[in-house]
Amino acid sequence: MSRFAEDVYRLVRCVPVGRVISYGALARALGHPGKAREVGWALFRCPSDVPAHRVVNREGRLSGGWAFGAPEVQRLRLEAEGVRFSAPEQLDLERYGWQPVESVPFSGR
DNA sequence: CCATTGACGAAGA
DNA sequence: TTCTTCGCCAATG
Repeated sequence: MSRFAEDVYRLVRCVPVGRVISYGALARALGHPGKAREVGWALFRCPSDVPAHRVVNREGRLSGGWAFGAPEVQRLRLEAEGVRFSAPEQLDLERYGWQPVESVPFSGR
């Protein structure tokens, strides 16, 4: 297993319940801007203890779908954690987006 | 080795 | 603002 994939898993495991992070932000945080697609590839074959449902695309939309067994699973898991969708497949990244150390959006609210 | 594909993203039109 | 195209890069056929 590649070092990159291990780093992805390690970081995704740090995402708090009820928060999400994008593929690109994940890649950048790991020092590999441009490897957003590889993040997706790594998550496709990730261990079950990795909260992969908390990873969405840069628009705050769900891309996984079938990787979770069914298209709706990811959304249901997020809603179960308190994430509310502004539209069927659209959530608010400004509100739920999370990043390792730097600017944690909306410390309040 | 070459072409295609994909849980993406940014730049153009 | 929405739709296309292009760049990325590992994996597959």
